Amino acid sequence: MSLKHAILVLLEQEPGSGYDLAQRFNQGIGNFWNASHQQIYQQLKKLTQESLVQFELEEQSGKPDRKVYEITETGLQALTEWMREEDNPPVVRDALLIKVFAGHLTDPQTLLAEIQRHRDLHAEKLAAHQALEARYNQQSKPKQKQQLLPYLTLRRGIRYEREWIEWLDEAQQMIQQS
Amino acid sequence: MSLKHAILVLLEQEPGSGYDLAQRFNQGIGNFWNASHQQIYQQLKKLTQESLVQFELEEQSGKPDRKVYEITETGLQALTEWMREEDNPPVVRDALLIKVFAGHLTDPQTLLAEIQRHRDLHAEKLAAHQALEARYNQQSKPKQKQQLLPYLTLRRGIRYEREWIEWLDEAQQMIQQS
DNA sequence: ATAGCCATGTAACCAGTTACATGATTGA
DNA sequence: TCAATCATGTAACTGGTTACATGGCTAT
Repeated sequence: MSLKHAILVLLEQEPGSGYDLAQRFNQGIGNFWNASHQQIYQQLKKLTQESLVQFELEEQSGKPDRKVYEITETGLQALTEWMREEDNPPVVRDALLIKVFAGHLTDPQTLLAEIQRHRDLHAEKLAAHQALEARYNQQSKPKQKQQLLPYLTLRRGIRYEREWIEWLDEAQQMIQQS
Repeated sequence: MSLKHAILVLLEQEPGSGYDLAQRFNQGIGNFWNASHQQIYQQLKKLTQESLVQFELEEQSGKPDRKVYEITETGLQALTEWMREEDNPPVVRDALLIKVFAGHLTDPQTLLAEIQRHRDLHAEKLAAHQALEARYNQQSKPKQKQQLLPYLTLRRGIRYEREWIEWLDEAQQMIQQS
């Protein structure tokens, strides 16, 4: 139920088209929420019907026209109400861990290769996050109020990826020794 | 697509009824995969049609009869093939982080309360994992081959919960100071 | 009495993925 | 010429959740 609210949050921050939102989900925000453009367009349609957002057509020559969405009063209200609701941590469903758990069904090399592959992926994300973090740090030495909260979500992303890498290294070592 | 394989792995380990599987998903395995009983029963039906599992009726008096499932030869083959496939890390979708990101839309107490609530939930899970870990450690001082892989998934669960708690504490502190 | 465990399922719904579709502009 | 970027969407499908249904046994 939260893609809806993720979109409202993004639009509250700054109006934009479906295309723009898709971009933003692929940057810093992708760290805690993700959505494909198909899903975004459908959701924007629904949100418009519910009057939680509205758009203005921005005509362009050559390219298709942009629909620039913004959050409405009603939308903002719905969003602040949602902020008071409780949400439980998402349940984990991770195929890699099934494979590790049942690793006796394959040879160690196959398992180790998949572990290495995941390590690379996590290292890549970590690097991207750290690049963003560097930008935060040079912008404002004493952390400003305004930026604190987004910064915290970035910190979470960094910790998350770092933790994965540490565990993957641990797992790799122990499997090799066995 | 992996609930299927999670179930096959569990049945490869030890045959059992849908009810049994639901239990197991709520214990150690719940750490990396989850499924409700409704989903399990449906999936078992499908797996039976595909001949990846088979069951024997175990009649009981008073209680409904148990269908005790086991993995078939075909099922085992499908499973070992799946072990060689690549799976990317799951995408993250976490409502709490949306709320932190957009925390300016509510008062700090509300945000801090939700953070504390999550901290409690994670601490609870961590304690459960650590209890399991203690059992591993007393069973076998020098880690046995057979148990290594399941143990690694448990380690992952412990690290994951611990990491969450650390971040939640960091977030709490920084929000209070601001 | 009441709650919780044992044991099975169906049906409706919602969220997310994959496949398909269009088409101009810009840079290598 | 080929790939990428800009910009929009529809349709079919799959995976997961919520609601509903049944019913005896056991322990407090």
